[in-house]
Amino acid sequence: MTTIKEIAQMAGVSSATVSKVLNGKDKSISSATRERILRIVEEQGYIPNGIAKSLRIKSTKTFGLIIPNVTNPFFSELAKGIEDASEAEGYSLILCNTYGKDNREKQYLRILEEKKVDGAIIAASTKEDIEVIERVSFPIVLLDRDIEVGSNIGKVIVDNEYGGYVATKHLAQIGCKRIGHITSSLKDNPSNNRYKGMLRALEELDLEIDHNLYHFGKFSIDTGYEGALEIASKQNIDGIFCGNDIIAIGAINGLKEMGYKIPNDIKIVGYDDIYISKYIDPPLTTIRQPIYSIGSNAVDLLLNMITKNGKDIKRKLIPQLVIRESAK
Amino acid sequence: MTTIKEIAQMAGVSSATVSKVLNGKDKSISSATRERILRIVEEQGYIPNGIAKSLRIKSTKTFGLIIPNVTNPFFSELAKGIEDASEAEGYSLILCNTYGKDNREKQYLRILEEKKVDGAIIAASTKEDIEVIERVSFPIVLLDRDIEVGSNIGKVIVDNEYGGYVATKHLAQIGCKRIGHITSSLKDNPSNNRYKGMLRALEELDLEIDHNLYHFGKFSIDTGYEGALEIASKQNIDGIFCGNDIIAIGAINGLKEMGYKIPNDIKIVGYDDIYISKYIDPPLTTIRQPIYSIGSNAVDLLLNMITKNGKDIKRKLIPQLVIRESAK
DNA sequence: CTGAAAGCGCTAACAG
DNA sequence: CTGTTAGCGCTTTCAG
Repeated sequence: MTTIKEIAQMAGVSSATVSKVLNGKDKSISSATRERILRIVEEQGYIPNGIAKSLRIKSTKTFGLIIPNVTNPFFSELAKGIEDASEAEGYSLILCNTYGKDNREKQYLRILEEKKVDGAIIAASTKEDIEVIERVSFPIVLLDRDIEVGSNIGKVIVDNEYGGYVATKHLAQIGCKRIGHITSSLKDNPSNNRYKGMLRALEELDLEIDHNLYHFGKFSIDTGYEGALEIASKQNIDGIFCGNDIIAIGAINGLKEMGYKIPNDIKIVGYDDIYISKYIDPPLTTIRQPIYSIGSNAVDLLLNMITKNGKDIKRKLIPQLVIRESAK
Repeated sequence: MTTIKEIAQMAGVSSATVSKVLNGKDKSISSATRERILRIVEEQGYIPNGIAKSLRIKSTKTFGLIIPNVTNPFFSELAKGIEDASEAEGYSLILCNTYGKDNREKQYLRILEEKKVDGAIIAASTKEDIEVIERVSFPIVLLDRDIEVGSNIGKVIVDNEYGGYVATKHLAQIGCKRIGHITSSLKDNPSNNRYKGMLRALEELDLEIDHNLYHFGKFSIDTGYEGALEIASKQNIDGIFCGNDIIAIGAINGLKEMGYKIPNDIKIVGYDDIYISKYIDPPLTTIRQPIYSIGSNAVDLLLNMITKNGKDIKRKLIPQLVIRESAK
């Protein structure tokens, strides 16, 4: 492996000089030597050892990304947004899938500490492992987790309460009277807030709040399917607000199997506006999360926290109703 | 930041001793000192600096994963499989999205060299940038790219020719006479082989090969949609073999819009068997790729190449027909 | 304009 | 059973 020392020898200079040239700190290097060095670097195909550099400068130009599961379209789109934004700033991304298991989150945090990442972005864990997160030695940005935490932790949140409110109000406006709800556990922060938003809308509109119309499971197709069967078989409903699009897809499947027509018999609103939602049958009315923007805001906050040690530590984004066939 | 030296001081030993204990090379350390060290490590919440360690041992316990786009369900499932397998072996994963741009692949390779990853897994780029790949200093496993390369490059391939053959034969067996095909560019290795498999089946069955029935674009929903419109509007077809499930979803959308009934009028076979394929309407008949197995095989090969310097450098997997409503 | 020297935090002989 | 020493490849004063 070629080292900076070898390059220096070939150029007849010291490694300090090569280092300066390579890092653009070469205001005081004669252009003759600069050119000579650059030529040799080129010829030799020299690639600096980033590990040695990191050890010295105490920065790895790497972030960690902790999410439940890349396989979930919402998180894969998020990962993409974050990777893009990071890459644009010269940072790489270490991918960590927790599958919602608390101890995996802890393990990954430990690994990221050893790897000396410059920061991490964490999206969702059911359990509030805040003590662990607060002890970590690098800046962290939390996604969609609107809770009180130490001041060294950034937050990007999308107004889930508002999203739930808008979704429900839309269903009511197009004529629904008995609105069901299928979502993940209420221990899950985003679910909880969307649920609250729904309740607020219901109260405001003077619609009945019937807990038999609500089904709680996971953010999965299966939960959507099972929830739909359960609610629709026992109750008389004309609309369902689903906690995310994946659940909505499962619910639509279940309802179709039972012979219901969407949207004629039952109208469906999802949440997230993932990529496929406009391609399913019928195209899904949903609450669009500004996924890409969540990602870039998260990276931006992280950068702020790293460099400027800023106290601009929280961003709030607004979701948006997208009306398609499933509820119009 | 606590260092190994500080821990050593507190324990009244040398850092060498602490290092041995921490790395399980402590056969010759008295259990008294071992315990004392471990206790102090615990008390101090000491976390070793992995960068310093990596510099010394010349291994980062990190792999790179280069894919076109995590947002594509096939790749997100692949990423998950690879992350799982890597994590199980104590390796982290750096995620790299190329969006199919050749220069991004090159850039990422460069970054991974600087970051001194222990290996990388590369899934697909249209252009064969093999020269670049062959110059890289760490072991690489190529996915789904059955081309001749240097002996320091591993390969995991799924028999795409066979997959295309099986898909086409199935369509013929259930009565299709005029079979269309929508896929990405034939410069794309997997597409090309699936296409060849289709042609082989067609010849074998003595079915007409009409190039007006074939549409080439990208592995995207839009290509599926446009391809379906184009082929079905001008030609009389009764079946379409789609290069992947995403394309199939787009095609089904287009065909429905044109008033065709699936599978009654036109039968559809996809490729990949991504997560949602069984939930779309109608559920998709497709060629299932052993995605998870691709991931674990890739990691396994990489490990082989790293440790055993083995010449077991190629794995071939077989895809499998999954019959659902869209073509049965 | 350039170089010598120190040191980032760790591990691996080797010596005792 | 434990410590000394050297050094991984780089950057950064500081001196010249």
